[in-house]
Amino acid sequence: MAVFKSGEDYLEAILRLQEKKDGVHAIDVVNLLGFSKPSVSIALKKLKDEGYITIDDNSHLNLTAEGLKIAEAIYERHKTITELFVNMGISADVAEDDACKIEHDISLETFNAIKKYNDILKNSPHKAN
Amino acid sequence: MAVFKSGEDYLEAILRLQEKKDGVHAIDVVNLLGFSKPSVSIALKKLKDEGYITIDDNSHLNLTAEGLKIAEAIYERHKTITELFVNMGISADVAEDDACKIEHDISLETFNAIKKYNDILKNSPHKAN
DNA sequence: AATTTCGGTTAGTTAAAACTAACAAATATT
DNA sequence: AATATTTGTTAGTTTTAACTAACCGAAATT
Repeated sequence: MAVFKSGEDYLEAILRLQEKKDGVHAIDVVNLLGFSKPSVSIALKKLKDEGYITIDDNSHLNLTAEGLKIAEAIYERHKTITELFVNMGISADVAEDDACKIEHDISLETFNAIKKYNDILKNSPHKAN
Repeated sequence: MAVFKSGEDYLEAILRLQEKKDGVHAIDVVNLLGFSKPSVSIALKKLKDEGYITIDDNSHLNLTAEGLKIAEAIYERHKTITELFVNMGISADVAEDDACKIEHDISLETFNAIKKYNDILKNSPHKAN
């Protein structure tokens, strides 16, 4: 069973939440992603059943090795795409939002090209900001 | 009723087909997009009911003013995003595929920024190809 | 101590968008 | 003329992923 788009979003959300605080709960995911409690509850249960996260007695969420791998991959895409957009002069907020929407869909080739491109732009007069 | 992602794809497909030949049929959309006949049939019926296309006695598909507006907008996004990717050194095939996937999701601000950026790149040493 | 709030789950629903199977009408082939 | 192919539709199913309503248990408040 592969992880679907929405699953990737949940895993990424857990990773981001863990960066800020220890002991991430389902309710934190609810607040971050803006979905209803039942939606999150069911999605997390599925991720648990498929072995991407664990939920301990205190309802703390943790990524398994497999889950972490996916979360980090998506998070990296998120940051890379956001960086490209910001370099192109798009406002940080919109860049984030749009990165969120497309981070699941872009091929590896395109992702790698964007990474390389960001490096080039770093020392370039073409940055729009 | 707004047009959903898939609806935008169908309208864009019709526009592209009309550029090449006159008298576009549902079967042409089937062959271009690779969906089953029933899927296309139902999607087109919905677009007809919502006033985005017409289907005449010969089963010829035509875009209404409203449908054309959407088709052209999406098609422009398609071409603009593809151009950006190709400028970044991504192969034409992959650039097209990825553009197809994200053309529906990107905000107007990001789209406009990409357009502007393509113009800059046109006369720039940073093109990767 | 009683009650409210919070966090989480279960059950059932909805929507978008694809699918297969089966069929009907029109066109083309033999 | 009989048959086969093409085109399109109808009916019913599936998947992903959200939703509301209702409930339960634990923690916090009054």
